[in-house]
Amino acid sequence: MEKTKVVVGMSGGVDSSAAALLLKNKGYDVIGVTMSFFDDCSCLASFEDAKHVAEKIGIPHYIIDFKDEFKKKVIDYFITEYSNARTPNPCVVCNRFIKWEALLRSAKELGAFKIATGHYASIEKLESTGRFAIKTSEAGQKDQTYVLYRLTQEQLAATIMPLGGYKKSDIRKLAESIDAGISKKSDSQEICFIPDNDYIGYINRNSEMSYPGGNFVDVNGNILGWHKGIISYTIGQRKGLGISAGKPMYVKKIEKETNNVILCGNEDLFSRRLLANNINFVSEAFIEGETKVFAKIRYNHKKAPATIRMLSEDLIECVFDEPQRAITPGQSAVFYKGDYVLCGGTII
RNA sequence: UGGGCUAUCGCCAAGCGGUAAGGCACAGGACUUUGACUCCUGCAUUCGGUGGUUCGAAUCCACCUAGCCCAG
Repeated sequence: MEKTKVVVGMSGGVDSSAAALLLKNKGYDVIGVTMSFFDDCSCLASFEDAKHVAEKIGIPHYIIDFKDEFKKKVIDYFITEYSNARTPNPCVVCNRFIKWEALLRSAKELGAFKIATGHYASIEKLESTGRFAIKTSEAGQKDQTYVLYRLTQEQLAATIMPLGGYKKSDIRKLAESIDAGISKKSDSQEICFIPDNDYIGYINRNSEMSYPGGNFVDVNGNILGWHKGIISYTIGQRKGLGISAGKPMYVKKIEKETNNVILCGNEDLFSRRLLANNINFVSEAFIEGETKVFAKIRYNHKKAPATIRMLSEDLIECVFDEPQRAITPGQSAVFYKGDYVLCGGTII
């Protein structure tokens, strides 16, 4: 019997390396692919790492260029969102369009109809709905289902996530056994295409627009000071405002039209309701009436109980049991039912 | 150039003769897929200036300087 061919997206890091090893051990015909997203010398080291790991494991390895697509789908989106006074989550769109859509296409060219990644989540086909569902991982805090909710059924059907049942510490040990010198690498964080984390500088360099300063205003319209341009702020932000008002001040709202940034005290940051569009359904194809869920409004948010309902074809209203802090337009709201991702959308 | 009040860290502000609270802001660190939040650490040898009283003053006194209010 022919072995199943699977392309593993290998970043050169701990997780994807371990994923490749696990699949190889399970008897898959594994092909390693490292995706090139942008020009940066730090990539080269990762490419070397990935290549080295592939050699150690004994699988073929390719580096494939996705720069154009990455620029179009991820970087342009990132900049546009900030320009519109929103706070994007590039990982969500990168997964959908690059790490899955584009990689799957390349995999097919290599004769593989499956792809695998080192995400901490698992995929199950549910008997009840006949749909592929994303299940929360055992890794607890490392759970990555939040950034995967935009994947389509077709994409999920073609995906293997070998790390779903593991804890980060187990994976690190596994990576150690590869003996490719990567097991100590720290977890990736921040935005991958902005390694120095100066994304304001990045946007200013790469955007055709400019972002002039404007007024900091309180909820009553009093001018409190001068801000550095709307792209420098996100909802709930405290640091870097330079406003001394006796109590900590936070960004409540960013107004593109007036170029005002509205500030408030912590207590004014809480809200029970949000609207989301760009809805993607995962474990179920639709919802009817009011549905009790657990909702997550940012990557590091603790799921909170809420009720959702459809307002129109592509608009969900979510009402939390308890007010949530700093609901931020542009971030994703992901709705869970039990251990599964029900659906999700972009907060407007 | 008459009367009154005030002057303490970038901002606000305790202190009232016994050897400079606190909050905000800021900086550094931890955490982190929002430069988010949160947490930890740091942040006036000095109290507008100059003298004086006192064992000892930001605290009392004198003068000077600046700002505010009232009266012109």
